[in-house]
Amino acid sequence: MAAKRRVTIRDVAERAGVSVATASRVLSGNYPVPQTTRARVLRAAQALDYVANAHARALVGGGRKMVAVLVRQVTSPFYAHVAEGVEAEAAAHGWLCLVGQTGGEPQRELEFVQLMREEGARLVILVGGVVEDDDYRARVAQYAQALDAAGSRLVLCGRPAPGPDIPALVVEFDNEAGARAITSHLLSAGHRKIVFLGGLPGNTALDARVAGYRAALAEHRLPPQAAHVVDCGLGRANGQRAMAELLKGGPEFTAVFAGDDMVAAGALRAIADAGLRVPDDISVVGYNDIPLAADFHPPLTTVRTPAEELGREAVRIALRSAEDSLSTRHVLGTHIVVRESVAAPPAERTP
Amino acid sequence: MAAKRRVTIRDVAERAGVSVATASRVLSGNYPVPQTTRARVLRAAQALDYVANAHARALVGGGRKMVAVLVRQVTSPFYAHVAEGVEAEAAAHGWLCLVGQTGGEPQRELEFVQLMREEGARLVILVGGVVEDDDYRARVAQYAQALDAAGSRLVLCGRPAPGPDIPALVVEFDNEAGARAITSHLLSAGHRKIVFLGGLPGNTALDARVAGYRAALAEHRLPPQAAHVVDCGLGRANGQRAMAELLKGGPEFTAVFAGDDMVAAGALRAIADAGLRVPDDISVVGYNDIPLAADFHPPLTTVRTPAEELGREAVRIALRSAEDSLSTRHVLGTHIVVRESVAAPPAERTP
DNA sequence: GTGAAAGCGCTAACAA
DNA sequence: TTGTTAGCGCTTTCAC
Repeated sequence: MAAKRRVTIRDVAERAGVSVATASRVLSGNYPVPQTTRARVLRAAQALDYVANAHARALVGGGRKMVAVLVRQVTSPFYAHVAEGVEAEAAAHGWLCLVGQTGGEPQRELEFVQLMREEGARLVILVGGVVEDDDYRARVAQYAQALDAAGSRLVLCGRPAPGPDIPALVVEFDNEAGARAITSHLLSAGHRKIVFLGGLPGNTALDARVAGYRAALAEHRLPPQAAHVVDCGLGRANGQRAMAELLKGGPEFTAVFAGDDMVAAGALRAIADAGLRVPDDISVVGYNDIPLAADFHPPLTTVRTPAEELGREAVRIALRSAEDSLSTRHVLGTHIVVRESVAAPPAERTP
Repeated sequence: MAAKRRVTIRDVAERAGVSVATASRVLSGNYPVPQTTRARVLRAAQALDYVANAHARALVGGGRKMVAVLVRQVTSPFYAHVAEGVEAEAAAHGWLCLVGQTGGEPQRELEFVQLMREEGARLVILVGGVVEDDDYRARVAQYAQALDAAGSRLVLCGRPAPGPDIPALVVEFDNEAGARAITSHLLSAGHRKIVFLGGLPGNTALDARVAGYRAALAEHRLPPQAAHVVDCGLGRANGQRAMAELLKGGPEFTAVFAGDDMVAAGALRAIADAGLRVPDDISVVGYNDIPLAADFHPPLTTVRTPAEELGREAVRIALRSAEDSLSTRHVLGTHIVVRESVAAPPAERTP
């Protein structure tokens, strides 16, 4: 079955007994055409089950707008929500939304941006923390320039702009504030030995959380050495492994601040496997408040990051009057949601 | 910033001092061109940061292939995994993958298919159970015909083909077998009063699970009246609400078979809120084995449906030699994964 | 009010 | 080996 010939506007025009120009006018509906002719063309199109060729339209300028989001993986709840937000906002504006995944391979990011340039995406959104080095800055600056040269926009979600005069927008969460708040929550409950599980040195998002963690410690007048960050990276498996490892050494801590909720899930599992209870023996908090965090055992106290809103905001600011918002940094607030995974440290309760 | 003029192949040709034809030949790399000329063109393209216009290419036939998946929402773990599978398999073949969401509005399905026809998607994949009525059959038959007429393919994931001679492929799970297996598991543990929570009458996927549930009951020689299905639909909220309702009447059952893991999450919450324990007081099983099912309290016994594989298989069968596989129904196996949410019913343990 | 024709950027004959 | 040319399907001046 070689592809059959598609029905074109020419076929419609012919059947309606008009020129392609007239057919085009009624089909794209941007030019007045008398009722009778109009009806005739419409009827022909219907009969032929005609659909316009989007590529031909795009070529001549009247194409559908497209926004593209690139995430690590859609199965990660956080990224899924961002993608959903982007899709929803795009759809609301009649734009098409294409979502791509890097699977963690940075090289696929370049391929994706290139592809989107070819496809003529008007807006590309890169989501997620990165290690911010010279290579990153150069790469992203290049994306930004290239996209801008074609009249498209680049939005960075949760990652920094590569430089001051780069035509890119950034929208992110105040990771440091969120981390500071939830660390304070732990501190207020009486914890003094808190480990941060899931550092990823160089990653902007995680580094900010670690910074917030350290800041909270300092605010409570703990010495810098009180900080203990385990750089095991993100993901449930890493969390479980690192926690199990930590537990072996005999727990020198009373609370765990997991880099995100998936790490917390792994940590919870490891703690349970070690025969310890949360929050009685160890308190645990996460980050992101994924929908199922309330179903963990125990329900997880965590930091709510409105991921869907992040996605929506990314397209909104890009659509907003172009110029003015450029190179402004938009930051979205977060707040902690208290559930049942935090209690006073055991030492305090049985003095 | 009105879109600046994109750099075209003409610019590249000019800078390289060759004709556009030659430039095209080296750029698309499907025709032998001497090293020196080749290098010159490539250098020009690089210098100009040229990217081909995908629309122009598509128009003339050499466009990039695209596959489109439509799901209810990407934030649902099951759908996210299917989408990931599709994306991964598509990427492996160098195809582009576009994911759309209906958000549950059936009318958006039509819009999406239409859109994909315009975009020239070579493959569109519709995912998820549906209520199979005449309207559905007519609608999908029309999609299939239209897509086929353009040489594209339609794959139905987890939903039935609308008729025998419709040019659509279907790949799905054996929902009935999975449901039968896990119901048997409950029965073997001694349960005789099992309620099915999350029916959605008319929905093919749920109906099949209910059928499997009934079949298992019958196999164990229980009368048809032993079946108790609550048609509360899917989703965590529905599960929680329906379970709470059920609990009010005084539990006339010892086990719950949730229509999917999200319903199970809600049910678990409601049971805990009622002061009862799982599995001591009530056993609970789910369906799908989403990644976090192991993190529920207690870890959930459920049916593993390889969602990512479903997505991958959908594109594989579509790509496979076209003709032969047409209108064959592909069914993927499932198996139960035993965790900690099932025990013998309380009555049996304290006779 | 409607049609003829130019041209969007590219590839693929067909010539040279 | 390389260039010239004719479209792909559509929109949009510019005439009539």
